[in-house]
Amino acid sequence: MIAGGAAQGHEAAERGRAVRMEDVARLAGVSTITVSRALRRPEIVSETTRKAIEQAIESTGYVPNYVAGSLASQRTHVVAAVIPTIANSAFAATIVAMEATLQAKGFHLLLGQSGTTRESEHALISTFLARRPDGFFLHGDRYAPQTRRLLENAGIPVVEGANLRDNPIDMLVSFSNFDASRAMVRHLLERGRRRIGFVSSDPRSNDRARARRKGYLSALAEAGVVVRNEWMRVATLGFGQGGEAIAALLAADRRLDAVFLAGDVLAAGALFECQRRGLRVPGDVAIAGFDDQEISAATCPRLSTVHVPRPEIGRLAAEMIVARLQGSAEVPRRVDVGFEIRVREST
Amino acid sequence: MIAGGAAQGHEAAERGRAVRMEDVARLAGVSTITVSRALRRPEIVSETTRKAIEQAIESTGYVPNYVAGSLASQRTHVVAAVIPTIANSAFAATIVAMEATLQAKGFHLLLGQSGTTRESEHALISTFLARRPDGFFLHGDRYAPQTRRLLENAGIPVVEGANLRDNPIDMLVSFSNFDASRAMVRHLLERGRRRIGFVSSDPRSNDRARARRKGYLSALAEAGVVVRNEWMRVATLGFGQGGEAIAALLAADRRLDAVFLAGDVLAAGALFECQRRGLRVPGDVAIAGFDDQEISAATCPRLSTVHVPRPEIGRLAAEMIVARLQGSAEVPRRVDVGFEIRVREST
DNA sequence: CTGAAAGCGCTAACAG
DNA sequence: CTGTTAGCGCTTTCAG
Repeated sequence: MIAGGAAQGHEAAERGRAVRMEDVARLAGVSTITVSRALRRPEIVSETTRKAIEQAIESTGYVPNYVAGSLASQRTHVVAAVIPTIANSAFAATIVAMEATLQAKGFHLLLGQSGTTRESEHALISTFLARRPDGFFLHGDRYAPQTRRLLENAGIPVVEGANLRDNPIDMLVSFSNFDASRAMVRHLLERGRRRIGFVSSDPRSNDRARARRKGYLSALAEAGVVVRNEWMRVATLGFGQGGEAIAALLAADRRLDAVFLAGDVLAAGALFECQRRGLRVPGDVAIAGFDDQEISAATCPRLSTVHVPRPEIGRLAAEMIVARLQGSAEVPRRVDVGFEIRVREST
Repeated sequence: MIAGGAAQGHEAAERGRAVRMEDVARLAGVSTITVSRALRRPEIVSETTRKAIEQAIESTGYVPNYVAGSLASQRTHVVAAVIPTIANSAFAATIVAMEATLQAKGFHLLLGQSGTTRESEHALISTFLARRPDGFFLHGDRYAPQTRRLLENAGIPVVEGANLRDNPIDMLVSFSNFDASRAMVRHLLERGRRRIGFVSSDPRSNDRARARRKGYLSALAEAGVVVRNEWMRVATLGFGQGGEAIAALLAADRRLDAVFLAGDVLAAGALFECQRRGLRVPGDVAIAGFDDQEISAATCPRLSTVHVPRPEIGRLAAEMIVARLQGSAEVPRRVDVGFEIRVREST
């Protein structure tokens, strides 16, 4: 049911001044603290007074002021999340689930994009901290030392979701990018591919890309394949980048029999480029992606990819933060959500 | 430059108590209001005291408390945004730009997903309002009357971005879904297509879908084409839905020579399904999309679509809200960002 | 189950 | 350019 809220039935509203809890209290013939309790824990207030208060809220159109409430209680019921960009649907999938979980538990999401530099990230995180969120979620991988210290000293639960690495700030919910990448390359090798190209974002500026490249190199090394430098390319986000990358790779070595692009969007872009050039996939080249975004199961042929439970990362992060705030004793500090190789038609 | 923040150089921090502005003030030998000013408007404080204050902040690791500041100043510097879901990349594209613009102007974004019912939307908006955001952005189309009243009485700038319609709550930044849809169908007609199918989300529950279907019907009516009921299908989000929709359409009338899917993801899904069935696009059927998301320029063949400047909607919404908060006299109440038909290879 | 008093940590308003 | 005073609108704490 949707509650009313006349907003015109009370003197305060009529004078253009915001209705305060005190106005509601006076109208209901109780004190403000009783209104406060009726709002937050209705079960501890007698039925009669609760009814009177509800009635008063209705007729005044009162909207509580959480800013004041947060200051008094030292609790904001806000979780801040900082991700590189909302435009990347892998991050978005995590945020979708996190927001839904938080909302269901009575929390709100303050969302920010960290941008491309450590400075911008630091500035954002430090101003977010000034809002006194009850918890923090991060999808970054390496922070300026000052940023890390800020977070450590904030005294709130912090969850990181980018990679299963050592030495997290506080809690961690993720998967091993190294293992996942290696597993996909092993799959390619099992399929008889040997000359395998690799495309990812820049390993020098990105922990996950570094882990994935290491996984790629590790699998090839154990199979005795000597990797050539021109088999590896760096790409930023986007279909176009995937197309360009595979084109460059093929130009450098046209005997490549597979390309692993660490991102489904890149992989789909590579597939489309192959179609444009009349190359058969997987006949001429196999193509593999990463993340198992919706597109990889939709293209023709469907893309083999590494499935990662992005929504689960978001949901668990929210649950762990809330559990800690509620004083749960047994909140895990490190959760490996795992991954799965999804073999489809492109390999 | 990244500011330090030792957090261990001061008694307050050492006692585990949060450092307050008063601690900084005492250390710098000034009053709290001077610290407050140095933080918000450094130029009105003398160089000497500013230096002393910066020094004190540095050595104490002070993080300002915006919750207290917001309560005192009645300004939160927060803009709330409510969208149906972050998973839809059209909305995400708007939010990306809005967040970046807000951040650059010193505002933060409180983001929420409205879910599928009016009740959940109302509950979210009313709790968001309790956080006293300075402005509100909405990408919905029809609200419960109580929701609308809540927003109208909030006394803050509100921008809606879903559709260029009459009677907005406050401000509007969008485009005409009706015109855009009609323009695309006219394009299809010019290409000689007559038997044109249409796929969108449910017009009964969605203003935009309704406007788009009307545009479709209008263009066909003026061309003297008699639309058959089985030419229209409803689909929810996703590649799979687009594939299923075109399959159903073709099963109902295999003489369809074009299908307009009001969403690029649906259109791409339809294209992939055609490839799977060995249908030539546009030879056997033309396919058109909506939104001009990145994928439509990437597939093979590339998809003709309606270009909509999603980032501009977000950027303008943020700018209009901030301009109003700064008391600008000339903030437009209605901005038509327009659209463009992008003709590519699929039609 | 209800209330009184005392803040939460800042900034507005006015003064100097 | 800097300071004093008085709140902002709630919730905590302690009583009853």
